[in-house]
Amino acid sequence: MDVKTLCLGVLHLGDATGYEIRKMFEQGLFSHCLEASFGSIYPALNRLAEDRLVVCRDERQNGRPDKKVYSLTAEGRAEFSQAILKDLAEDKYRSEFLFVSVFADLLPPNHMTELVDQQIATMKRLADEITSSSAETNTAGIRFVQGFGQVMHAAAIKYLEENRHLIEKDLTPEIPLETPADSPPLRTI
Amino acid sequence: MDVKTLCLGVLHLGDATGYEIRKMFEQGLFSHCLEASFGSIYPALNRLAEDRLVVCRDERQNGRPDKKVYSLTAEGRAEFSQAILKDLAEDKYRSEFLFVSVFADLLPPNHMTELVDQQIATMKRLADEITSSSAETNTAGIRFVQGFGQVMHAAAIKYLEENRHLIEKDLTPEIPLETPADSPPLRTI
DNA sequence: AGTTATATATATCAGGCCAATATAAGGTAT
DNA sequence: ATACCTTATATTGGCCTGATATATATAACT
Repeated sequence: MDVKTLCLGVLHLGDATGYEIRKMFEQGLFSHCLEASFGSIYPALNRLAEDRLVVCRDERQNGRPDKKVYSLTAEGRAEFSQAILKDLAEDKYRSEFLFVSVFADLLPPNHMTELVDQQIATMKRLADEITSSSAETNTAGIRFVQGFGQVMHAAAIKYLEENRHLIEKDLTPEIPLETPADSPPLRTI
Repeated sequence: MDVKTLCLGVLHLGDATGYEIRKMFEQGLFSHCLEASFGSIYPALNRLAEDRLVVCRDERQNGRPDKKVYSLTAEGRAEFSQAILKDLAEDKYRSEFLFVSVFADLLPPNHMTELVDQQIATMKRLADEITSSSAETNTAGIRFVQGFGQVMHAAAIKYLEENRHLIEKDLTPEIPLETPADSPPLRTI
């Protein structure tokens, strides 16, 4: 699924400029499941306009450069309905944090603690952004996707908080109340 | 973090060919958090060999073409330890399934039901792959990352099963045993 | 009043990366 | 027999990201 299709989808929810489409991927409804940059959005909109799947109207603004507001045409609407029937790519999750976690023992003391703190903070911020992102149209599909994002972020935060000790080597430990005779055997996953 | 660094990381866990590195991203330890294709791995290994961060030895095999087995050098080891200290990119989750879910009302009847079934099946397969992927070295970092993957997949499956009704419009319903007087009010997320 | 930062808004480009494809050989199921 | 899968390496077209450039306005500091 290329950026052209993603743009058609966003425009299905209402007219928008390239800048506003970008914001939908950066902060808005799709921020936790999709990404697209200016370098792909602007060419995609030009192609879509050439193919008459969208139309563009210039809106003058006092002082600022003209806004180019794009709207879906009937053909664009039909094209999008067809596009979402095609086979979907498998989900991709890309996490440099997890990659580095594998090599936790190579990091200097307390560095992993900082990374985990950062990771939890980021997850909380993203969850908050989902909560506060309200589209003008609030459909069942939108609620479903927002709910998914929140559940997943909550699960990630919970796992990090409960299991961070596995990869942290704290050089300033609290004095242990009891010295365990043996470590419990490690569960092989 | 580019593919060169990812290759150094994989080689940190043991010698490997380009093909085996690719498998680590496709099925193995990193399959649920990273991706890299042949088109980036082979050039990356050539660059690393030029820069003396890895060395390559040819291994003859009866019949089949020679294997090129790569090993980390001391310089490569040092380079990797430095690389994982740099700022990490934010996690990215890309899901065409979630994107399409927003537009569930545009799909023909029962299509979303198929998509959800597929999605759950895929999640279960990926969770199983994590369970069965055992590296020769089983460190705390590896267990942490595997555990994360399993928790996240389990959370996704649970959410899909409990909330799929929100986006499904079933045109061939079972005869209800009881007719509920009212649907419970939708929880606004 | 001046400076800095942020937001709106469009556009381009180098370089990185994926998906597809080519090549080659052997095993395995039909 | 033959079609297909697996092991392996390699290349290429084209898409996409990340960075950068341009222009303007507003808000917040100094």
